[in-house]
Amino acid sequence: MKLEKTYQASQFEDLIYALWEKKEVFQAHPESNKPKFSMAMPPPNETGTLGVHHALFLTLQDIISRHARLKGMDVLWLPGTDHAALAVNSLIEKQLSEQGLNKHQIGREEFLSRTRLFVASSRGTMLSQMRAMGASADWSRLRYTLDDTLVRIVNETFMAMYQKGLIYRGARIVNWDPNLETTVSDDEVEHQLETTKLYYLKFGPFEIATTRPETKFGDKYVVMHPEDKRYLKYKHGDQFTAEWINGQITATVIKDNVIDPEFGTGVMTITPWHSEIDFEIAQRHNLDYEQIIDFHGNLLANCGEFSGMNIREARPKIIDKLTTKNLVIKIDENHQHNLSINSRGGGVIEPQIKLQWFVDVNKPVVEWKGRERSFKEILTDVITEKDIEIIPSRFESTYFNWINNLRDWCISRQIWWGHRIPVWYRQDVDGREEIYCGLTPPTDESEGLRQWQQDPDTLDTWFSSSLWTFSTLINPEIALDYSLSFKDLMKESLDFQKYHPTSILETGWDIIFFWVARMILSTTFMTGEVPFKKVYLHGLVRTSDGKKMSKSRPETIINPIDIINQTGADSLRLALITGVSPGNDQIFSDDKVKAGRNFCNKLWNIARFIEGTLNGVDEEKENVEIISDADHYIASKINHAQSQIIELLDNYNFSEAYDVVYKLVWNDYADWYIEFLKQYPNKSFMVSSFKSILKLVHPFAPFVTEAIWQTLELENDNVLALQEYQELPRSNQNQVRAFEQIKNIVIEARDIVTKTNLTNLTLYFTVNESIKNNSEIIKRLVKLEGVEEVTSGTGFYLTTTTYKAWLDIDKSTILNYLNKLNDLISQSQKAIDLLNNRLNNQDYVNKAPKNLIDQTKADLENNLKYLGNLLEEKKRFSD
RNA sequence: GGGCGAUUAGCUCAGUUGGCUAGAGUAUCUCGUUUACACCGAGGAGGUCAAAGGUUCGAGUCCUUUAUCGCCCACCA
Repeated sequence: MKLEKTYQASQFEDLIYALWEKKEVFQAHPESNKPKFSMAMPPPNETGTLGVHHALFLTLQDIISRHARLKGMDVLWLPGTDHAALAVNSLIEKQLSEQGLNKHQIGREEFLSRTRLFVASSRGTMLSQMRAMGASADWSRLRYTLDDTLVRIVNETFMAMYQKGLIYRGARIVNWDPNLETTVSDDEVEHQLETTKLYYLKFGPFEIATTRPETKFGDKYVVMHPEDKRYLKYKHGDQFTAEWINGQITATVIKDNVIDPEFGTGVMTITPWHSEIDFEIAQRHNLDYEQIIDFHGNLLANCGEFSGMNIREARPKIIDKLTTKNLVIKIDENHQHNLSINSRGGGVIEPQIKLQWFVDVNKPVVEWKGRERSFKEILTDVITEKDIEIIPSRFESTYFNWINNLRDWCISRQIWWGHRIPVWYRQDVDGREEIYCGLTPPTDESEGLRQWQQDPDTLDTWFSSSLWTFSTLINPEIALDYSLSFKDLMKESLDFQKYHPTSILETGWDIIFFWVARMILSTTFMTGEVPFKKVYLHGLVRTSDGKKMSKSRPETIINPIDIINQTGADSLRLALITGVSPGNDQIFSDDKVKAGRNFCNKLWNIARFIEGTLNGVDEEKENVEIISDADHYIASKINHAQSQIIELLDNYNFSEAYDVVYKLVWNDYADWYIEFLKQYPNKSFMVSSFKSILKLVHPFAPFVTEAIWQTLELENDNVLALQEYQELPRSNQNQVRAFEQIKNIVIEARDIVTKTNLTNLTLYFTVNESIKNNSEIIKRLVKLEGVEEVTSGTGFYLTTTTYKAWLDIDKSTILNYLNKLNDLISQSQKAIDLLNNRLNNQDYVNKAPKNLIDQTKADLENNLKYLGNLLEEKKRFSD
């Protein structure tokens, strides 16, 4: 097939991807004896479509995977999607409310079936988008967090932790989202700075400051610092009466160290049911708790005339009443305050005391490397003992800081979408609660009316995600056989045996706590292994003016599919890895996409040239013959670049690796080797060197490279995606150096031609095989009249080559060039001075490494020789 | 309050154990329609590497301090 003048990505990408799938090139082969490489794809939320940040991680992981395949490894990149309990649940609730409905009206079953319908269609879209980006994942192993197998593993994990006492049920203060009517974990709470009013109120003999007067109904304690001099006359436990919102109350004085005497009046009242800090104070002093606000955000009956009112409308009315009772002292209108909100599309958090399920992070009962440890200890130890490496390493301190502040993980949610908690309750004959925790519902129903009822709650999404690396490797064929224990399942699953622990986890730093840490927690507990040996963290993708992309501001959202449709997936991928570095945010711009597209087109046109030169001669493709100086030169460049690229990619330096690829293709291959081939084609080496080039570019731009590979039929039936890196034949260093001399001659001669505006020049050289062999290419590249061998030359003596060559420029014109010559001389003189100073410095000679000194000497020698040439020229033309 | 990051050419960024006469892409300027490519080719200009001090034969790179911007964690009622 004839290649068109410019590369049209849209004509090829779908076909190429279909070809890869047909040839099953992405499939892992656990039975193979190649070295293994495994990686789990972070499962995207099934909330609709993919964005640029998905494109980024798909690109990075795809490069990692394709690179590993090119190295001859058996690669498993396991894809999947996440049911995203909270995110999807809130989306569906929003849809319902737009139809004037709510979940209670349609009931649990109907709600779940609507949700299933929605996620199924999301999944379809998302999977096709992943393919469009070129993701070389093993689709035959696609997993979903609500698959039967994964549900079983979730239950296995819950049960095992429950039996060890690591999961417990307790009434604790939790983050309650009154909009979604569920608890959320500490990590899901975001703080937003807002300006609010700070009310100073009279409370008995005290003055207190509060931002939330609506919680103050139940306040019957005042707390102050034990050493606050202003209040020394009040003793801990003293009681007093005060006129308050709904009449007179009796209150008690409490002294506690957490109070900051500097803030407000140094006195506060507490509401233990609705504040984390207050709850802790109440626990310390064994105080009473009273609920003021219900789970919808309305005031309860104990608020008298305000009961039933929403807290937002109640606040000003309460202040009005306090004002008329003369209890408001002053109001600070500009108080800076942190508002807690649910980051997963919910409302303002209202702390509540609630009976919930928790994972205990401090109980030292988890067996790890032969010692019983707590989850907190294991989380720390796997990093300090180097079982897991975090890239970049600076995130280790962020991670440790999080562990230090870690509290028990609340895992129960009051939403419907998700993994149901595998716990059943019933009343025993004495009316006490019996609890059953198991993989399947209890079968013992003999007690008549006392039926088992399953816990209505579901689990935090991250509980199931935390099992992702190993739950996805359990063989689904045997997973529902309950005669097998979980240990049996691990043993009988070939994939688990071969691919776990996974080689690396590539993900964003923003989910290091949600996901990375919790994977370590669950996986070490269930399998006795770490989930992965390395973690590579990427940053956020920002808009060209540095803004965060967010769904609430649609103008900041870039749809990767638009870019793919316009310029192709390869250009998108190249744009995303330009300037990417671990842990740092990056800016995405059209310019980068354009640069990527141009690169693809450059490669495409190299292919067109090769196609034209081959002219359908097939037998030329097979023999690798390395002949000319240029062949040796490019072979040495390619081999060198290849070893650099392998090393850079092994260390996840994507941007730098691409930089090496870019220069190799554009500067070495296209600018020099192709130009040379126009004059002296060596079809066999042209093809084999180009094949090497395509392999090196393939991980970055898989579509265009495969499209070229296929259309040129470079390996008949084999796809590029299944090739392996290969060294080209070793090049002869003398020939490499000879070509470099030719390059120098061309570069210098071009420069002179440009500067002097002369045409039709001739290059003279004294007897020299290399120049003779390459005379046509020199003539062509410099656009000379001729290249002639002479016994002694005249004109301008070229200074950058060790060969003897002259350009036939007459004296009067060369004077125009003299300024340039002077520049070169002073530049060269500077370099020589610098090198000389270095070598004259005894400390340098004594302390610097030997090879560096040798290098310096060699540089000096070259510079001196070069300067000599320059000076000789100058002298000749100045006479 | 605790911690982390950034600061290098107009813009976007590389620069991994100190060896740099500091590099790319893009933008800009000059020249060029050479049968792969104008999504191109050749050439040029553009930087006291945020500031100050220190360590060293040698600092963009290591240490200290400061400034500006950004982020994370904790949190004051």
